[in-house]
Amino acid sequence: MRIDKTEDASNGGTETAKKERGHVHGHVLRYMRRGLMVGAFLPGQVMSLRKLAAGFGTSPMPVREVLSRLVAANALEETKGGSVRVPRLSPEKLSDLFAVREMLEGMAAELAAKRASPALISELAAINKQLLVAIEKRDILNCLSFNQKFHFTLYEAAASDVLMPLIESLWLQFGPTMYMSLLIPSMPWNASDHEDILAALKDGNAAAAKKGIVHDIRTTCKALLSVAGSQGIELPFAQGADLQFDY
Amino acid sequence: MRIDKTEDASNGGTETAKKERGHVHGHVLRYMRRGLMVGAFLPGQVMSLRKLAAGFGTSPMPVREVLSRLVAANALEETKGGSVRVPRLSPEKLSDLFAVREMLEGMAAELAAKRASPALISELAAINKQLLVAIEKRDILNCLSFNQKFHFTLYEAAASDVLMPLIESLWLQFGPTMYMSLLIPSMPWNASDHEDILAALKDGNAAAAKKGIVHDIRTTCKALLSVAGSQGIELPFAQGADLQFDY
DNA sequence: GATCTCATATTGTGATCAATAAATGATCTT
DNA sequence: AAGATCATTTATTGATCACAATATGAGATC
Repeated sequence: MRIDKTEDASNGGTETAKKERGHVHGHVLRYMRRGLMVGAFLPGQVMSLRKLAAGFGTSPMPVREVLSRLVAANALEETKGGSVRVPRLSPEKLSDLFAVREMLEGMAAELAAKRASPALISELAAINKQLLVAIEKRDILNCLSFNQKFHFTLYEAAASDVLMPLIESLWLQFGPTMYMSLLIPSMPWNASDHEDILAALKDGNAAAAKKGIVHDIRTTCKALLSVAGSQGIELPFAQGADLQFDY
Repeated sequence: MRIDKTEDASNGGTETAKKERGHVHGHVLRYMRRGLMVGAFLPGQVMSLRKLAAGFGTSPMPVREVLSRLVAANALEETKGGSVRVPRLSPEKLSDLFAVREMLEGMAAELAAKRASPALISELAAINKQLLVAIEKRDILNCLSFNQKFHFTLYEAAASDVLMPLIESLWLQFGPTMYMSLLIPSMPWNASDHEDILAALKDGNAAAAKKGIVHDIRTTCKALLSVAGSQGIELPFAQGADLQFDY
């Protein structure tokens, strides 16, 4: 039984699943984080340790560690049985979440604006262009992906390894709900705030950049809450659809 | 084979070592969290999985999960070898940490003030009284403990399960450094801000409560930085002293 | 036909094992 | 005598195992 493992290793290069010794859980972690932010998992969905491990082709052990970390980051919650699932956010919690987002990300944007290099600005502009294309094509997955990329590359420029983990924690929390809401046709989508932010960065106007981010967040929150209020955030199709994430 | 297990179960109550079925890691987690906040571990100290497990009398497995969560919360960092250790904070990071504290805990204090009940206020007053006693006696452990308790019972009243985990993450990060700095005789200690906060709560003045908290945090930060600036935050006695926490 | 109960299967938890990589100490060389 | 290299030891990692609890499903009874 161990022999075939060795053979796989000798096949080596082909066995891509085997690579990166000592960093299996790192791979799994990145995968899951991105999956949460970008909508591969749905609120209420329970994550089975063994099934996930089978999906990744590893033993349950690395997955256990990853899930443990995600629970610690409040990205997942554990049921009484010890299983973990994607939390289902109440409108109140979602509102709280976005209020804190405004503070933290507003602060990050302000700091970033003060350090923004021309290279950063053009990078952000490029990302925003891709985002606009995704919006045009109603490509929800890429909408979320590029939107996330826009915000995070901006915040990254703030160079605060205190703020970033906190912001990431928040994004992991509202990510799944975000994806769900975007599926609703009435959800408005525009990137006008992003344009304002880019303009503010070019002017070196930190306060305006902060204001742009706060407005962007507030707009998103209102849209999310209106959807939640109308038909309840308690989902369409919540439980079943285990969309496989293959991006 | 199942029989003897059943017998053990019938002996049951005597088998205290078998205690608290299914939540050994919960016990370990609480212990470690409190230990970090209250100074049982020192910056730079490496946490050995096996040694900790031996200390807790369990297998390395539950400890592994706990350390994993603490790393996820940025309370611990991992070395290239996969070991985890208590992070050593640079003055810059410590400054960032306290800047974020001001925002988050200021917000929490504001919310809490709006919901403060007489019972809460008297509870906080009682805690503060204990804190004053600890200060009088130069009892560093209880200083930290009651100070933490004061802040957290206040924030708890904000009833935000978004803010609380973030604030806890911050406290876990600066906890060890805090303890170290308190060992320095020149470190000033007073709870005058707490008195102001209590007065603000009695008046139902949320803005004043927020201001009190912010001032308290800022004062602490300045004191910490002055200590860090004078003799470097790179510690006295950093590595060795594995004080056993037995409170 | 609906509900309660029991048996089965699945899941998480804690422990142990094999293997890899790092750290430490000792020995050899310069 | 000091530094470097190599071997030994120890550390985490990923896998597997055994147990306990929970959830699921079928069957029987009301």
